[in-house]
Amino acid sequence: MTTGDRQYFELFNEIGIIAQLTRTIMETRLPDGLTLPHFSVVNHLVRLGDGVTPRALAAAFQVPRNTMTNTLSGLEKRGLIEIRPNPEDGRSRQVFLTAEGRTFREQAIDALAPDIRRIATRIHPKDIEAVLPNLIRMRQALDQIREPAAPVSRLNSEN
Amino acid sequence: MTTGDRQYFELFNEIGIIAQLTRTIMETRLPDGLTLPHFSVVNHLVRLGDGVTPRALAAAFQVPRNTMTNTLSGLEKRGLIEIRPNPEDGRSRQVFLTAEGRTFREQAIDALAPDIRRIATRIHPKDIEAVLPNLIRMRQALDQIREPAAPVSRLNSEN
DNA sequence: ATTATATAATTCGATATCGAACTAATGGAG
DNA sequence: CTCCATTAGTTCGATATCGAATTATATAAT
Repeated sequence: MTTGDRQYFELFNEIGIIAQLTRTIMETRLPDGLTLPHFSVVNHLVRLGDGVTPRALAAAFQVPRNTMTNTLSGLEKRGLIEIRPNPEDGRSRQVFLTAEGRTFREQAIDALAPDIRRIATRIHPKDIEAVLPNLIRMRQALDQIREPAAPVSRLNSEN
Repeated sequence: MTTGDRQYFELFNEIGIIAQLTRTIMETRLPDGLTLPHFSVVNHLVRLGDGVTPRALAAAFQVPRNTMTNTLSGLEKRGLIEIRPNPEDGRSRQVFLTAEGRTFREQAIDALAPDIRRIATRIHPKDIEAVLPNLIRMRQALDQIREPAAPVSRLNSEN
């Protein structure tokens, strides 16, 4: 391993730990059996619009399709989304938010507000501005590098 | 949600996706049943020294102790580490690398080198320098924020 | 029209992860 | 010394995740 390579390992190591820490923080605030992927999907649907296919969601979050199947069935079982057949493609389906799904998102965000405020005392918005554009470019670069060549994921996080 | 809060969600969202992408990339290069946590633990032991307790490893990687128990037993079953009783504390144990564990790390790093090189064509080292110190500070801040007050984790990533 | 290939989603089996409860050992208070 | 709270580690049950195979539909080739 060259010294240059080492920096990449360190970067991904830090990012992995931050991801894990924030995941844990968020999941302690979510109701009972709901996980971060559950919230993330609902949040995505609110922000970017519903009616999308499970395939598109799986691509947006970079998970296998069967993983998204599982996440969606959890949301459906709790009445936070509805899944209907896609009138334009018999193989496909469309995911829609329910009213309960929207209020779930509101309440989850409210429940997280104190954590965000606590984090904000230590991580200032200008620090975020300093790294966010760079991270977005990194995410896009990693996305394009994936071997199977399925560059669909820019749907996520509004870019 | 205020506009300020929104930035935090976006930051953690990007970080989560990058973590997932890099995890997937790395796991496709690792042998059979070995995962990123397996590699990370071995890498940690090589870089910072072995003989540490499972507790310290769990703290370093921010996972529950039983998760680390599981990761370590996977490594032990494959002969990459040895776990011996701690002579200084009858409750505790010590984790040591085997020769196989060290060569496993070497080979894994070699197997990842082409990916790193491919990533390096799109993410330049100076981009990493631009974000890494900030990310380290964020990780430390999030670490200190955790409610149960167990500030043990600076063991990881050499700080 | 028929066949072949590709795509969307799901099912299945194996492993990872986590919270909670449990066991064993430590160390301090009296 | 005895008790009791604390700590290290594990076990257990439930859920998440993933790769591989499967089903159903769509699209292309002839």
